[in-house]
Amino acid sequence: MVKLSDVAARAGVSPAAASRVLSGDSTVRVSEATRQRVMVAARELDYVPNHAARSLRTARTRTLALVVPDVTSAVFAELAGGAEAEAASRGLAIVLGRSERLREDGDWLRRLVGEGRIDGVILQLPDGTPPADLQSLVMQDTPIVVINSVDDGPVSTIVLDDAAGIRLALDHLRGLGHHDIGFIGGLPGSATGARREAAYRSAMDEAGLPVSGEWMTALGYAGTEGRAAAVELLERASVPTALVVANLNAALGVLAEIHARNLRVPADISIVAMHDVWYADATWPPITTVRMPLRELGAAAVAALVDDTAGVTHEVIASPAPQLVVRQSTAGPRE
Amino acid sequence: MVKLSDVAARAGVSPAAASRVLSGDSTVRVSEATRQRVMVAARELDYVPNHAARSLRTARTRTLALVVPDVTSAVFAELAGGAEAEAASRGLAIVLGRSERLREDGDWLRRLVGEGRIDGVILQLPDGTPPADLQSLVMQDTPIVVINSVDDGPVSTIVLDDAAGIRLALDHLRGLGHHDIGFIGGLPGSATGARREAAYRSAMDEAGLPVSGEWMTALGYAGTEGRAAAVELLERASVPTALVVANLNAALGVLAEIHARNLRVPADISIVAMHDVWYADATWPPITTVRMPLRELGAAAVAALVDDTAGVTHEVIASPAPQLVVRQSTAGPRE
DNA sequence: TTGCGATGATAAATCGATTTATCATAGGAT
DNA sequence: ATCCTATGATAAATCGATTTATCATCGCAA
Repeated sequence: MVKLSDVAARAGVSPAAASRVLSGDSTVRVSEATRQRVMVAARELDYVPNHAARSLRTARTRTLALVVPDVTSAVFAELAGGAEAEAASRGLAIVLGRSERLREDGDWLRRLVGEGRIDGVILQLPDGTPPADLQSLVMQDTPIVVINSVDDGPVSTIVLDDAAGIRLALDHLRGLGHHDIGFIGGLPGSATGARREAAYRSAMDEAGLPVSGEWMTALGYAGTEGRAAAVELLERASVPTALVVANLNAALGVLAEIHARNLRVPADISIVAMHDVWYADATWPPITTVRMPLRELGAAAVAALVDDTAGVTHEVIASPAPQLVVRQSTAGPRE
Repeated sequence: MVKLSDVAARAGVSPAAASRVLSGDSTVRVSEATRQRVMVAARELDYVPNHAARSLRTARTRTLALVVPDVTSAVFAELAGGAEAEAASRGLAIVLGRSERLREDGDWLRRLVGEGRIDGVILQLPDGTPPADLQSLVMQDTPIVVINSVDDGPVSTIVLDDAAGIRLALDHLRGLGHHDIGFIGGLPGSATGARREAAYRSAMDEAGLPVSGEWMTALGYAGTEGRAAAVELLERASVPTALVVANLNAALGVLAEIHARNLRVPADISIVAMHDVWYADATWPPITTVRMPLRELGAAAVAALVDDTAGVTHEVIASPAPQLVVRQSTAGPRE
């Protein structure tokens, strides 16, 4: 490998000078001629700075970890895209991690940080993690931003405007004439779940619609959990004419169960799901969704971590506002 | 941060001795008493070795990159799980990367390696990448294993036994009485696509069934591409009674298009898809799939990269054999 | 002519772990 | 008593980039 001293030698300058030129140090004093010679030498030799040496010296890696419960989940691609774009524009790298590993190996994050591999962590807690567990996951002084889950506490957090999303879904269904609207939510322990459920309750209240405990479930965001929720709901004595599902994955399960019972969507029951992903358009019928600003969430998380000015902050991504994507899973109630 | 010399000081030994003890150097000569003192000191101080310093000195990072076209894809979770488990058992770390970045920034991988951030790369080429492009992506001497795509050439490769998987799907459909079986494949440029198509052709030939160019498409593995393929196929003069779809994502699109045309699965047309993922069970009807040994593929890739003995190798994961998961998208032909 | 500030560049220390080359000391053999 | 060999441990070099402290040199003012 070509190293800095090789470049310096070829340019006929000291490593010190070469270093300053190449790292774009603005306070440096070098003649334009030398600067050019260094740049040329670096290019000719295909110089790439050694990351270990640099970060040993500077004690920073210019690398952030983005740790999420499930990289294969719907919400993830956009989130990662937003985070990576923002990171790239700031000259940072991002490494992906699956937070399932936190369950298997509780020290994983602490070790990652302790080894000095990363400068900070963007963490989405596994669904259903009690907020209290957060404490034990990270060291006191690790720069960390928790996204998409808790919205207060001793570390910085950023969340989506879940309430606005839920309200949008409800408004759509009410606009179609629905009164009996059920809610299929996340795990009761999780903070997102609680927020979305609260939003559902308050929006229903505002509209003067009945909120029945019978029409609410809290089994989780995964497809199988959504299906289990549908089973529970559809076996009640009375069944709502429309459902708000807090996650598109769960909605797939709901759809499967509805089909299995020979009911029809939207004729018998309408469905709106949170998060707009490609396969919302590939189900039958295609699912009406609420598109949330995930990309902006990712970018904001990077920004919050780097512009670590004000200590602990709690942010809500309000813009762009959630957006309804109408497909074919919603229609007016039957009667 | 606690460093090695702190541990050494507390244990009353030199950093040299502490280093050997902690890194488990078996050739070391230290008394049992000293070893204990070092271990205790390290534990008491919560010592974590600095990664930058270590890898600067040793010129290795004990980290591999796993780069795939789409981390949110069906096949990925298992693949990553297998790779991570194998890596963990060897004391290696894995960082995830999205190979879409290769398109945006062709130097990305080269830089990653050049900076010395990783010791090797497990790479799945973006679908449809001409194998020739591989050359330009990596440096001559980067340890690399290409998975799931090309199966020969100047770098080591590992592939699934696509032929066996396709054959299994065809056998199932033939067993149900189908003769007219279509094939919805990957992009024509891609090596996987070519392999699976070849397998389809030869298995059909062996069974003495007609292979019609009209019943084959090669538009890609994504959901929308599967749907486009279905459009193409269903507008032919004659339509097959069953379809083998080379990827479950594409199968979702196929299913959507079939529904949109008011055809019924499996009454009008049967479907088998490659790769078994949770949502195969959440579609309507649930899709019959072929489960491929993805976990083993991931593990084998790590092993191949690390046990870099024989130079370039070309491996096929034959065990466990592909496995048919029968659901409700297949039945006998109508008439 | 001497002195001083600005300018351009460099020597050398530093980051923390690993490893090579050495060094004591004790015990055994001659 | 002397020499030699294990044994246990350490000093110091090293990895490559960054940065602090220093050093020449030139131009200009006193």
